[in-house]
Amino acid sequence: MGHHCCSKQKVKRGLWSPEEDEKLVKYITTHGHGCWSSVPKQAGLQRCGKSCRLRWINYLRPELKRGSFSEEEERIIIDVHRILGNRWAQIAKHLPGRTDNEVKNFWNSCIKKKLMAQGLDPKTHNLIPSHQITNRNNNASNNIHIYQEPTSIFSVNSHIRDGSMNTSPLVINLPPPPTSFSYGTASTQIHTPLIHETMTIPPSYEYQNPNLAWTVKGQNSQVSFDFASHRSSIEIESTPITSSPIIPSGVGFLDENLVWGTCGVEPFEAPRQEEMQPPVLHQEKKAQQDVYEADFDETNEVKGGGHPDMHTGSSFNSNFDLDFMDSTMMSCGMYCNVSSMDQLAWDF
DNA sequence: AACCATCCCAACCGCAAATCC
DNA sequence: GGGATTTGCGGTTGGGATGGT
Repeated sequence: MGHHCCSKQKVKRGLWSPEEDEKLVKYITTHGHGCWSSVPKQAGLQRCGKSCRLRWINYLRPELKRGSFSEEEERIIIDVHRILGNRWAQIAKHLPGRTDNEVKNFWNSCIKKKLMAQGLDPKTHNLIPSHQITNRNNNASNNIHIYQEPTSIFSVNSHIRDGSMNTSPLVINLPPPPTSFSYGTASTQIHTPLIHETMTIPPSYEYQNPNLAWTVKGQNSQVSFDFASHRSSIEIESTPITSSPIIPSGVGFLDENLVWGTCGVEPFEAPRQEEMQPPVLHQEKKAQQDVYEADFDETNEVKGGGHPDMHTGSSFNSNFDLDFMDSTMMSCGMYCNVSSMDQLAWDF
């Protein structure tokens, strides 16, 4: 049984011979593929167009990366799979040079088993209850890294993806708030974080975690605070980002198709700090950045560096786009008022 | 050496979405 | 607008490779 594109032709199936590969490569590199259904005829191949397309995409494209997956790639696959599930094509977009088929095969033949060996359900990435005790023991002794936080710190009951946002607000349920913030001098205020939707978030939200840091990364700016090290930085990128998926750093929430990864308030434990690399933007987009960085001492005096306007009474205005893993883009605006060097109020 | 089981991965299949006409 | 065709995706399969007995 052939496909629509080739039902009237006798087509070869099965593995591709080097000669066939050569014909296909030669044809596509000189003519481009155009309509796939016409490729086999033009290229002199007795294959169906679908088979040609698959062969090119999965094997012959010059930009493909061959060889085994690196640990970093494996980590990305697991992280993204936890959020997107078996959306191999989406996952593969985070791995330059890898195909959905390759990622899928790697998952099925390798990662799945690793997760199961760690007592994790490969579908949900949650700890399988019967494994919890043994897994904890293993972890303590062998320092095995478990990728899955048992629950997301954010959850959301969302049904708004269209223009009717005024009728039913999108409500984010934040995790139980820590009672105080140990740095003691900085606080954040967050209201209606996304301008395209109505969200309600507690207007004041404080964290106790001494390693608290939070990051907003977007098209025009990155603002990050690491309260533990009394460091703050603002990066302003001058190049627009059209498609630069943000990989969430292990936590976030997921509604139907939206991932909120690094935009938000995100407590994390000290051991995770190494993993909390800023979301990767494409290299070429990192090229043009103005970075303003300030160090604060214990009394919040700026020790050095810093944005020229960062002083008590100053304010910042920043617009940025969030680029989510499903290619959704969302524009946000942010306003920061430095009422004092220890009171930074952020409005979204 | 022969047989068998398992693994791995390239390729296929069916379906749905997108595009064409 | 709607049927036909093409494209893209995820699940599945088949057969070669590998390892064990």
